[in-house]
Amino acid sequence: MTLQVYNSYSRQKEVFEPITPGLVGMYVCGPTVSGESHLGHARPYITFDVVYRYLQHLGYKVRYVRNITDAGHFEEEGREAVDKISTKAVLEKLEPMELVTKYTNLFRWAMKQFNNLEPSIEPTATGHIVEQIEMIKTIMTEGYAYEANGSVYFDVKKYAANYPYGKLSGRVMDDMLETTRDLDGQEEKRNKADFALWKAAPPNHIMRWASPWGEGFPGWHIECSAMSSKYLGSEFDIHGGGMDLQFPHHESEIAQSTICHHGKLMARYWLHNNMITINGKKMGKSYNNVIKLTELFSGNHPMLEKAYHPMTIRFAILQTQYRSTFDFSNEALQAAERGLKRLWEAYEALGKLMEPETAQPAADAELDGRVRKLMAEFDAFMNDDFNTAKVLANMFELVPIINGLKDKHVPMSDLGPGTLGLLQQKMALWLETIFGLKMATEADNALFGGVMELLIGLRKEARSKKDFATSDRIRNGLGALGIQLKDEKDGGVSWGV
RNA sequence: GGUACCGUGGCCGAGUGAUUAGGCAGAGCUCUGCAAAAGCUCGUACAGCGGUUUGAAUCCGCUCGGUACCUCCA
Repeated sequence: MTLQVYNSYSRQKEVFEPITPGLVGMYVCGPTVSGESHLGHARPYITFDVVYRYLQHLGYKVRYVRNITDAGHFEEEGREAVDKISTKAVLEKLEPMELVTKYTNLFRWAMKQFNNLEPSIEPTATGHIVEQIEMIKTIMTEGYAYEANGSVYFDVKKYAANYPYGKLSGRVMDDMLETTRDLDGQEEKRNKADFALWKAAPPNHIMRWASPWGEGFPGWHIECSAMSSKYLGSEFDIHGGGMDLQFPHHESEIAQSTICHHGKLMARYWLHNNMITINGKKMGKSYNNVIKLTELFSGNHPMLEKAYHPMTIRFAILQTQYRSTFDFSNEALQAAERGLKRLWEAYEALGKLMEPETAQPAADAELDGRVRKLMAEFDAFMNDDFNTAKVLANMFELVPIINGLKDKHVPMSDLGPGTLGLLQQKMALWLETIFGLKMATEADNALFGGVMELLIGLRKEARSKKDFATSDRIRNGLGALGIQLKDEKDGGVSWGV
């Protein structure tokens, strides 16, 4: 059973084989920190966090590089070249670096809320200007870039004559060149399809660095080529990012890196997550339909009926295969919230179950077999291009069995020796280690737990005296505080927030 | 306009030739002082029209509808 991934480059599922056995290099395009992260950003970083975790689970030593884009891009190519970050900085009267730091910190905070592991390296574009300039120089030396008025452009037409430009994004070069004719304001470029490697900075531009071509700033795509090869080598295993980055960003990265590394394809496997949509439309600044992560967590947005816990979002994203769109709605998130609660409560109950002392063959061999099969399929589903949705579906099939064991509808003896232990181990592994789900509970707090024990004891006493007025007062009072008491079948009481 | 992709029960979503996906919501029942939770049972869906096939949500064609990329974008 081997891992298969859908490679956007070949448009098919392929067996995953790292270039160096045992080691995996993975580069994922990070955020542009010129503004606050929104729900759309949650998808790639949760998706690739699970990929990262799963690869490690498979025993690979993974170097996970995710950049922070903190140097400006062009607002709208074809019009005036505007550095996105410097424009915003003027509006907010902030230093560019101050702005970038603010949003970088906010981004990292959000990643922590989602319980995403930190990447091995999180390089910034501004920290790698030297490497980018070096790379541009190499491309010029190789004859695939030209200078015009202090800017440097990549010669796409020349590149396309020798290499398959457009293969990743399924673009036909001739079509792209044809649109050249009726385009204006692009005098500097030889062809419309050319893209900037270096942009001369206009006088009022705040972010600027000295270069062989004068003061300016790097083009959008060069940072990822420079940083990925610096930390992962000229050929590495996985390159990930959102589907919207396929063109032009990833296509251009490939072109730059191919020239610098003499024809080597920079990454073997190109993984692209699909978009999060809202009312069927991609969430994005240009659509004016973004929900920022801070708004999502606080519920402070006209479109939101309530606040959503980061784990609810993580769970909802994992319930969808990463290559499908996920259509956001309050209903969808609330469904995820309840589903996660049920799953997690079963998981916690599972941890408290004990296997019988004496090992006996399964009294219900069919059930025992089903439990084992459902668990075994976790790996198979995940190996099929990270189908987290199917793994979760299987977990939900285990929930009634676990709850049955807890309530003693299902006698423990129905399961064969070792099955319960395996189930406990597998659920912990998958839910927490691989899927990265984590539920902070007040039960972890010893002091609070003690207080709860006391209240539950008092209520129990009242109930035994049929003093339901008091028992209901305790339960309702706690309920008003958001703590729910549940009377269990065996006379015990459980509670949750 | 070009290039891809998608259209699954009230909602979200798996699924690429024959299986009940799964979740949420809804209905009934059981347990229970009541409640909540839990358990059991219930929906036979796959845009439309043709075709291929013993058999199609799944393959092919057409129609309709939608989305994404072609410009910054996760």
